[in-house]
Amino acid sequence: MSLKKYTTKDIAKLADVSRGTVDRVLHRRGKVSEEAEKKVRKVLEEIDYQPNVIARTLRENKIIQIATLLPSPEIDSFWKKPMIGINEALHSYNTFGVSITQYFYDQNDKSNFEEVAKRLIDSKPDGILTAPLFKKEALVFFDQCHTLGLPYTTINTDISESQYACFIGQDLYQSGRIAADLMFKTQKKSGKILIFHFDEEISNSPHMQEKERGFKDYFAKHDTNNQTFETFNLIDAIEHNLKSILDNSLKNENISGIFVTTSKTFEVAKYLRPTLKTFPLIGYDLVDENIKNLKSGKIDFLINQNPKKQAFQGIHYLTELLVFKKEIPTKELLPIDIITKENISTYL
Amino acid sequence: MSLKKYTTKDIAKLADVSRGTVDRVLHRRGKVSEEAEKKVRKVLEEIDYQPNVIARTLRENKIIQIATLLPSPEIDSFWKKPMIGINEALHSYNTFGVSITQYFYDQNDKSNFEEVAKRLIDSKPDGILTAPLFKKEALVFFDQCHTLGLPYTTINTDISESQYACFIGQDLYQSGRIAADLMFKTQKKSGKILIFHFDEEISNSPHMQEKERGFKDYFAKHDTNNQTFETFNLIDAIEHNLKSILDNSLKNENISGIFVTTSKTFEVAKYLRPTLKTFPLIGYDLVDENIKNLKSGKIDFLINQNPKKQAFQGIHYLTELLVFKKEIPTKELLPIDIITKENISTYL
DNA sequence: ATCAAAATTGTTCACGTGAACACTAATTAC
DNA sequence: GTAATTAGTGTTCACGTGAACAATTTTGAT
Repeated sequence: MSLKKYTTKDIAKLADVSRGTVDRVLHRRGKVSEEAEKKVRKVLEEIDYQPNVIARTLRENKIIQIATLLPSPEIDSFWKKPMIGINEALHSYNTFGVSITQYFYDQNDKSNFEEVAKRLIDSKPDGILTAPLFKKEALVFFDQCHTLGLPYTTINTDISESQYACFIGQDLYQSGRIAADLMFKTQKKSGKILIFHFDEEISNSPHMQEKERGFKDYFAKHDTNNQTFETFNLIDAIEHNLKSILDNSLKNENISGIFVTTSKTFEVAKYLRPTLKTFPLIGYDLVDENIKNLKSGKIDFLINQNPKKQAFQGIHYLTELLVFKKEIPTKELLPIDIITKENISTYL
Repeated sequence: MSLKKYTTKDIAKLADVSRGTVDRVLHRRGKVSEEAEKKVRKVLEEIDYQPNVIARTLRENKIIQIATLLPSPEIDSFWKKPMIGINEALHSYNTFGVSITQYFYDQNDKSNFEEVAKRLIDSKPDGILTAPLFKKEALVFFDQCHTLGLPYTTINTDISESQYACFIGQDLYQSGRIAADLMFKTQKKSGKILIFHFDEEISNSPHMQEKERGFKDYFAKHDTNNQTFETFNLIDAIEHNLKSILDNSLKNENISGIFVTTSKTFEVAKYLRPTLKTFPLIGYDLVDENIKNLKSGKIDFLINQNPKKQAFQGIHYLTELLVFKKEIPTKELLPIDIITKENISTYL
């Protein structure tokens, strides 16, 4: 299967020089005569030299410091999941000298992000994993990283203007389409569909709008105008607004489905009685309260953004880059999982 | 985050013995006085010694031969997917000296399995990954492995009587329930549900019966006897049998859904016109022909057995065991993915 | 008590890499 | 012509492990 593994010693013998010279050529450390360089390069062209990562790692024998910068899970429990992925990755890679320090910021406080980001930079890590919810502030942060030559991978939020080493996330537009597909397949075919955005910060908007766009595009193609849509942006005072909106809609309108674009789906579920439910409720993310409502039947489908795997992959690729000096993709879109009360157990 | 990494040298110093003695204790190579052993063990209890895998791998510097034994993808294209997973795993682990040789057997020919298994054993691999479709023959094979001290991981088919190092697969009963849940949510609520088993070999039966059991159990709980079931076992002469069964059922009965327990779902789809379809068709596996029918709308849901990941994990665990000398679980059940025409693209 | 055998312990090498260091030959300065 | 500099080359060490090998101590036999 795999060919003979060449070592620098082999190359040295083939090129009739010393191992030192081979090494100088490989790492462009200069102090090599034109003639010797030519001989070595010739050999390198003929064989496919792959440096032995194991030996290199042993030789370097240093601890790679990775820092993570994510929203605090105490404010939004969605962010517990990435932590699990990070810990799994740590478990896999600490034998290769990877160490991880986690930093958290308040997702409702831009200045807190800046502050924590500064502390992170000051700790001089070798690589960074972050979920950059605040675009403007993140770009400043990324600029600093770039200046320092610090590689960073991002998850959850794609800030495509930045020069990240790799973004790991999902196609939000497509996830909206998936929600629509599920709703279309399970609903009665006329009535009004309610779409809820929950957001403490406007910075998330592009996210949710992409989902809504996918959702509506699907219906535009499949549904011949039997249904109408109404969108609600709930920024604050969730309790009060939501209750009155739902009370009103359920009483006066023929609701054929509800789509929530965030992990706050359970907030809507609160006000629904499963026995009276005649329309599907579809939302996002496997947070505890959503899972509870999924199992009880108030929520029909959840779309899994796979935050655990996103974080794992983010650390994975940083390791590939920093420890194994491998190339990594600049973008990886993860599968979009459909979760029901029957398959949820296999995802936990 | 991670504590100081102790080396055998550190232990030697702490226990006031030489590295050689420490090594003899660690590997139980004997020739150590009671007193010295006690000193070393004491230190080992106090610190958490984790041998440096990198150094060990470099030192051992040998190539681990893994052999895989799967049904030929030329006979059933389902088996293409595991090959992809195997190749991905090879790509990940060949830097650690893992090499893989793939063997294939004819899934309709037990004696061919025995023959190929013999060739595999003769090649003297260090570990084996297999999907053991034939129970009796597999048990003989596994016995040989056990005698030779050869670790093997199994995927797809759980032969729980065997002493595999690890089985990677899915909960078949639960996957049947998932299919039922999807059908229940999308169908009209009365009529007859057709269940199809496709199988060239009876050996697969337990598989399919588990799925059927999960499927029916779900309906027993959720459906108040509005629906009836009819099960078909199609062994041979698929073309002819199937067409007449479907023609007959569609003409004379009120069909409310079709559930196919194997990757041969597309065979049923062949005879359905999407425009006339008033009931859901649900089946298994992302083989090309199923994907085509999913996209065209003839198939509504596919359940993904994740053969690619199964194989990847199988190799992964063999590597953990053979290269990194880690402990591995004896069983891992993978998530059961629900696939529709809208999320299929994210899984390919 | 003396020597041989056995038991125990300590030292060294190899794995492949990367870089410091040591060495040789050629060039420059005076 | 000789010393000092520099360019180019080769050698050696460290990383941590595992095992062979060498050295030392203990035990047993006479």
